[in-house]
Amino acid sequence: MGKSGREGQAGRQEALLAAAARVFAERGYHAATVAEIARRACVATGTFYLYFPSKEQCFAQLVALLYDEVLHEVKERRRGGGSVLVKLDRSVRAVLQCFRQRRDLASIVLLQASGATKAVQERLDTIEAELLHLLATDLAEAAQDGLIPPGDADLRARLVLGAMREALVYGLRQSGESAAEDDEVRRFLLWAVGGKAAAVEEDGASTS
Amino acid sequence: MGKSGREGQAGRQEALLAAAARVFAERGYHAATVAEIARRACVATGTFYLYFPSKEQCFAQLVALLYDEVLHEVKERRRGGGSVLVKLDRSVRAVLQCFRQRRDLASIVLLQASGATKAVQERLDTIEAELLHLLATDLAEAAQDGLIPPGDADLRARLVLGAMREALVYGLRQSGESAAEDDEVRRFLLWAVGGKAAAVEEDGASTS
Amino acid sequence: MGKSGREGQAGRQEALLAAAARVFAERGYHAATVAEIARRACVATGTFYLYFPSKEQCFAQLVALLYDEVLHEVKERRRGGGSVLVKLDRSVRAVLQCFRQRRDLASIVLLQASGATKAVQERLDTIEAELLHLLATDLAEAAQDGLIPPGDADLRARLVLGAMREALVYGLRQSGESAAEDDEVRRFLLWAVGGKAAAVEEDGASTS
Amino acid sequence: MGKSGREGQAGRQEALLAAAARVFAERGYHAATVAEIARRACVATGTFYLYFPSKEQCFAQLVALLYDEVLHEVKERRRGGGSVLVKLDRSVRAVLQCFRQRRDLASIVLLQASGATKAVQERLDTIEAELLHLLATDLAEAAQDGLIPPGDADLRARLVLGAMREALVYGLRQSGESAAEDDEVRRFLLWAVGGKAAAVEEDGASTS
DNA sequence: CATGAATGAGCCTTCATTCAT
DNA sequence: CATGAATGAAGGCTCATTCAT
Repeated sequence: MGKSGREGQAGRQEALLAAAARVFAERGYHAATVAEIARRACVATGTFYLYFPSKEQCFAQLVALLYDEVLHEVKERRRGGGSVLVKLDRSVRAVLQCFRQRRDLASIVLLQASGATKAVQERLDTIEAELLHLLATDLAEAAQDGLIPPGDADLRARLVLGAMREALVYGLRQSGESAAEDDEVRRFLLWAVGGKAAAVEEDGASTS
Repeated sequence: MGKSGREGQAGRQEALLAAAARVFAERGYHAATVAEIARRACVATGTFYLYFPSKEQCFAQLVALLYDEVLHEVKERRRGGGSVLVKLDRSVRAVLQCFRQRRDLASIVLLQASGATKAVQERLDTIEAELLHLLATDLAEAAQDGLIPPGDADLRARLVLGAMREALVYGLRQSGESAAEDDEVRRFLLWAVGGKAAAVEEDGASTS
Repeated sequence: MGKSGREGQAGRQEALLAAAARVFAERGYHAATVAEIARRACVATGTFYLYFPSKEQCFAQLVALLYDEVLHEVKERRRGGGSVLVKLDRSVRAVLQCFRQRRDLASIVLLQASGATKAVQERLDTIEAELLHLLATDLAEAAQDGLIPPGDADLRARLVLGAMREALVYGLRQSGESAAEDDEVRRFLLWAVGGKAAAVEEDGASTS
Repeated sequence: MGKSGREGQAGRQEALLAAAARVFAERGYHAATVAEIARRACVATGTFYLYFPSKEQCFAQLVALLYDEVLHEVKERRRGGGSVLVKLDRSVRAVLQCFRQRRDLASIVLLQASGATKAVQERLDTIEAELLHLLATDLAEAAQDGLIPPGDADLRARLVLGAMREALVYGLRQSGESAAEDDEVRRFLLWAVGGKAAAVEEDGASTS
């Protein structure tokens, strides 16, 4: 009784996460109901609680999911050498691409998270701090190397993140292309921190 | 005949708005209860509904309150002549200052609004659009005048707004000084759009 | 301060009763609010309580008002001699006319009263009992005189009242003429109790 | 798998309807609370909303329940042939019997319905209209066949219904026998429309 | 007398969570 | 493991009534 055969455990979990992502994105954290998430995942309400301890934790998991992906991707892309500015640029591109590839999650993280619980917010802050740290470190190093003018690296990192967030929210609402947009965002951010355009031209336009 | 106990009408309204601002800021839109707002304003629950048709409308009013102030201030500061970039810079400073002067409202508008109702979100979007329009117009003109390189003015305006939002959120959490910070934000944004530092040096450092 | 000059006391009372009648008729007992009644009477909410101890008592007073009128009119018309059946017929006509002349009160008594409080219902019952007693007495006497077949006078009185009530409710909804209708109702009731048509033809058609 | 504790689904629904019927009858529509209905049905408040979308709909369902029964029974009894007057008489008996068999519902439909919401009232009107149509059609036919004098069939149908309603309300208050009473009501109505007593004697006294 | 702002008890309704099957 | 009916706490909102001015 039950289809425990294939995709028994992980399958259900993923189906629920996927359903949750859609419902949270459509309705917002509070308007989303566990009942609807379960219905979309084609399981009973109670089953939801077999995979998540609470609605809030499910949401938190969703938030973490995307940011983990983002962080992983960012770190991956920075592996290859290059000047600090290039690494910075690669970080930006990674973030933009990750979010754009998972629109549902993105809208949750960017738009709904602050409306949820304090616990979620704190968790989100922790993850964001890690990303900010990466950016700030690069900025500090670039300033020390004379690639960009000196300044408050932490603040600059936040401004970069804020601009990216807005660009993503903008893109989220009008489902258009994004590659050209991303280039403009990158140029904006490069200039913003004081870098010269030529410094990162190596990689050319983003190709997604 | 009216004026019960000095400041009868407007006083209560303001007291309630102030209480609401605090409660919304502390708890978030959904966790905030009308009962607590009333309690903080030292009135009965029903009294709340003498001044607002609903919890949602109270929140919306709060949101509008700050943005109206912001828009008014922005327009005011742009009155004086000056190059387009100077006007742009003044807009940025007006926004930053307005928000910093009303921390409670700011955290509501910047952090809680997206978690509230769709109706509030739409209202907020409308107001933001106006601010964006102002910024975009300046950016387009600056580009035409050759002050900054050409580019998508709308997107740039959004990026500017996003960076400002993040700077404000950052400042909101650690109640420190802000003048020096603002200068850094202004420089960041000026460079970001491609302006040369010298272009806006006339006004000197912000003095708030 | 105040217009205690002319129509100071009784005027207000009447204005409030008139306003109450309209509001109760339009909205029903529960949907009607004291605030609206006061507004229609152009007085403050508190003033209402200067003339009535409660919303319920105001309603009860309205109910009593119409029934007192009805009872008075019925008794008045029965003064003149005539056979018992004629008296009965006059009673019916008096009831029908009274209600038709005060549509607002009628709809309250006939449609809203049962939805109100128990207290009101009991008061209404008392008054109705008086009317029923009058009808039943006549019916019993008519039966004894051989004018109509014998039968349960109380039940018959109720049936007569019920038919009248329905006729009134019917008429209330479609504000048409009523004289012709009343004649049909009278004939219906006369036959119903077993009277011969010729017995009451003296008065001719009702003239309202 | 389902059927929790025997009579799982329909049982609860019925228990709630029964509890609702009692509470509405005792307290009236507005004074009745969902909490009390649930308590009487020995379920939690929320459970009520598993079976009814709202208090109002629950009430409406109750009203429809009785009238559907009445209409069904009336139509059923008219199946067998017989003169029009006999059919009419059967309709009357069916209505009286149906209501008497479900005292709780009867008091709701006859006494509380008009005090409830407009929506319920309209629904009730629709159902009553059907019953009235049946009666009016018979009356019109009877008049055409010369069985009763000509007259406004619609008005007569209403008067018949009104008298029946009153008889029922009367019976509702003093829980006595009803068979003998019903016979008197039938005679009253037969005469009322102008029929001759002998016309319907075939069926004899009602047997309930 | 009149006012009308203030009160606060009370009700309908929702929904995260549980648990017997 | 899965189910989904049941739970019951909690909150937004209304409105009859009061009372200080």
